[in-house]
Amino acid sequence: MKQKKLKLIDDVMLTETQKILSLLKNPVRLQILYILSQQNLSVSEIVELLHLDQSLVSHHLSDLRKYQLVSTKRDGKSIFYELDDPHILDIVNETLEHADHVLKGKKHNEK
Amino acid sequence: MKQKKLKLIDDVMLTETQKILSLLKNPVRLQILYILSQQNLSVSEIVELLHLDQSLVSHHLSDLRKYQLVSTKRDGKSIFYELDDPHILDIVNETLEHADHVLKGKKHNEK
DNA sequence: CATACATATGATAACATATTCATATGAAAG
DNA sequence: CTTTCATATGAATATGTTATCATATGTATG
Repeated sequence: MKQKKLKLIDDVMLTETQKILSLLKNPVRLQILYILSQQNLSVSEIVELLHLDQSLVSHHLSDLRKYQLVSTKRDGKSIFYELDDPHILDIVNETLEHADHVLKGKKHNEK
Repeated sequence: MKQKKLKLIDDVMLTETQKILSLLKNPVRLQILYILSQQNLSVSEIVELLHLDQSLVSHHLSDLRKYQLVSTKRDGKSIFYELDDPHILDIVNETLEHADHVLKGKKHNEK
């Protein structure tokens, strides 16, 4: 079969891409990023909002911090989280939009 | 702490989003989508291009088909795959762009 | 119609990720 | 300085994902 020279995604990019998508793929982390895009919040506020275990939330926040998607600031006893990488929201929004399209009738596939 | 009414991503959206990101997260599937965005290819062509097992490629193609990201056409003995959902590329590209930014110096975080 | 070729599939094994539980840390307030 | 409150962490467990192997299917060709 006749093939043009096809470009592949190189390994470094692939690894980085995987990291980002792995972080976003998790529903808890996605929610966290989503609410942090609206307002900076302390851990216990996030716990309340999402009705999840403190420990679980902390673990996920730790993952997000590790990859520098969020950063922290202490205020009194609480630790507040904020988005450290607004660009990540472009991906989140693009994906949410896509999900929305798919749910509203799979436009691309009405056979 | 004073909180605005914060919006959450609803469960249905969350589930759909997860499906999409799970598919994209895998490097093999991501490569496949990337090369199919350049040209329709048969299974064996993909196998050659990516230097992977036929069985592995078939499994991944099956996943992509299952969620209607790709579709197939038989031509002679071969089965050709094509993107069935071009919009998915927006997410892919957004993510690749992001990965590129991060790799080229983590612009958002030069402290 | 028997064989070859391309692709698909089911079962299992190897590996990764998420959740839970128990406990540690570390700042703040008495 | 010791108790309390908020958050973090490590280890164990549960769950999900990916790769591999053996084999099945289905079309084409002699």
